[in-house]
Amino acid sequence: MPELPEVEQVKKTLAPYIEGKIIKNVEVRLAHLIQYPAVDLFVKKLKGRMIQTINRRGKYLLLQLDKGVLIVHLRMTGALLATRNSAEPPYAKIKFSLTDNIVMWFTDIRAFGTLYYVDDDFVVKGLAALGPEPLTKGLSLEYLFPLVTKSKKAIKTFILDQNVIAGLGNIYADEALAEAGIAPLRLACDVTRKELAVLIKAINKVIAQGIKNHGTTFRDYKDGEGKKGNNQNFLAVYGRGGQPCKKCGAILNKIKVGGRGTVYCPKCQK
DNA sequence: CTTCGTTCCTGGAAGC
DNA sequence: TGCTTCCAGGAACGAA
Repeated sequence: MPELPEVEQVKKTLAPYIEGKIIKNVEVRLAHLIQYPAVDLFVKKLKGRMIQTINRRGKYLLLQLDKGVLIVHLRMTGALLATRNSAEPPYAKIKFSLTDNIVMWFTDIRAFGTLYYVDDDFVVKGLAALGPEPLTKGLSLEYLFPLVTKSKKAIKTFILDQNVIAGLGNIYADEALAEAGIAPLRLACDVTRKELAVLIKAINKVIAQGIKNHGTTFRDYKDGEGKKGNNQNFLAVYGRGGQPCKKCGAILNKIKVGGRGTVYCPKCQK
């Protein structure tokens, strides 16, 4: 599942293929992926636009055009990749034909992905409401502690809220809590200021490591060139339920938190 | 207001 | 072996 580090890697790998290119044609094969505007307008308005830059905010990809912006969310199994030949990748749902014989494909197995083209006052609510990014000054103890004290959610559910912190998903949330030694079911309001400081450091650490390792390919994630990440080889808890903790050897527990599969060490995480 | 459950979707694994 | 059921989960949405 693409989270912040995966989307960042897509951005980096895609940029050299698409920046400066003009969108010659758009072929939408699954209409419901297009959230705004109507599909025919989406296609019509994108034709002839130049892609100036590609950026990331939370888990959103923002392709800044000479007019308007193409916004892409990969959700669970979406991928945006560029090819120089005509070979079509599996599960291709949208084909963007660019100048210089570049094709940018949006592929998606489960078709949860969402795309928008905005050149007016339309607001993508999820994007507009995003909290601060990990690895920035915005994610500070001064910002987060007042929110934590007011929340009765499980701490894991709390840090998964994109309005609180942008970019964490199920993998990095579990990894951050393991790194911080905090049990996922602890209520957010019961986390002390000192523990929260440790958690913020842990979030920054696991996100930075994910970026360094080009993302986590646990199942379907691939970058802008169709390549897998390496971070799955460095995970402490995610996907390791029933296996021994790498720190203490205790068997890692697997539970559900807010409907999400959650793995933690019952000994290291309190 | 907050929090929780449901929904969307497909492929692979697990279960009988 | 072969069929059925379950599970993976980001985020919008409606209900409590």
